[in-house]
Amino acid sequence: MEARITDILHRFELKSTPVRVEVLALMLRTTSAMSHNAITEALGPNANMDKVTLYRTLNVFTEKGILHRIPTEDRNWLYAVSPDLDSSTHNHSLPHAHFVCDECEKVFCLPVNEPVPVIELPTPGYVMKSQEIVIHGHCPTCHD
Amino acid sequence: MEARITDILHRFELKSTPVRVEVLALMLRTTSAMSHNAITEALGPNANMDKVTLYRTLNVFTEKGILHRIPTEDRNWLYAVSPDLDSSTHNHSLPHAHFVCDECEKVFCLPVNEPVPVIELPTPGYVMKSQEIVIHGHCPTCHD
DNA sequence: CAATCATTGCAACTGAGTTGCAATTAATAC
DNA sequence: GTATTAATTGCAACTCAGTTGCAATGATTG
Repeated sequence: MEARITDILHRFELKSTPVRVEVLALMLRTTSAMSHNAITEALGPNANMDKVTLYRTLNVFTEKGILHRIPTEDRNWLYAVSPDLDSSTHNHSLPHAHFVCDECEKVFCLPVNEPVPVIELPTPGYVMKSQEIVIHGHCPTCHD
Repeated sequence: MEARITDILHRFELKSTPVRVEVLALMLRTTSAMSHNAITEALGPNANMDKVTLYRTLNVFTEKGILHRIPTEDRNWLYAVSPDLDSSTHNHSLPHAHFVCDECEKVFCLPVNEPVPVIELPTPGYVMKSQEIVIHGHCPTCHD
């Protein structure tokens, strides 16, 4: 497990440090996307990690494609493990949808199995490169 | 024209003030979504509008449903006139897509004519309330 | 045109995220 | 193991979008 994490870090050409191992381990065992704040709390006070270090770690992970970043309504960023972390291709543009629970405000990444239907662009001249789907609703924990 | 704007403001139970008329007039004649900064520049220095007043105006417009707000990758907000402003229903949940030009970073609101195809949620217990589509690509001005 | 309540402007604040720099540490080479 | 070197970490100070408090101004109603 620990070995797997070191392995991932090296695969993305990152040095394995305690900070990175701890953050990545947390992200891998989490189901919903997390903010910088949520990650700090989840790590606990004994982690004693500098907030700048955490920001930089999250930035590096995002640049390398280990994590991806979701902007929220309230000007924060949420981080989640890229759905294709274990595929050998590291293809960061795999289509996936984001489910936002309007109750607890958690964000879940959903794999999109069927091909996303193509939206027709009204004016000619628009060229589509990628497409993302955001779904709002309630998660299983927050029933209606 | 000026009359139409006052009319809209009153329809949404807002007093008609020079600030609001000016901002709404600008938003109505703009095609792409604009940031607070872009709006300030578009208004010009002679508008001499306090930045807080503009923020508050945009907030009120957003709460009332005259505008809607789009969070961007770089932690800003973009504002655009709601696509259903002139419909009598003021139905704010009309489905529409956002087209983000990766070149000039402008955001355009696209009406979605065909019903948005339903994504199947993998785990039972997820309840979908609404769905938004974000398309990345190039706008007509920024060809490839 | 007087009263009233919302709107405006200013200054100071908040909070997420960044930058610069010195101290530390992981990987590599010996 | 130990030395080397470049990357990582921690701290303090900063940036920048957006907010809050409060006094002054202004739009509507009678």
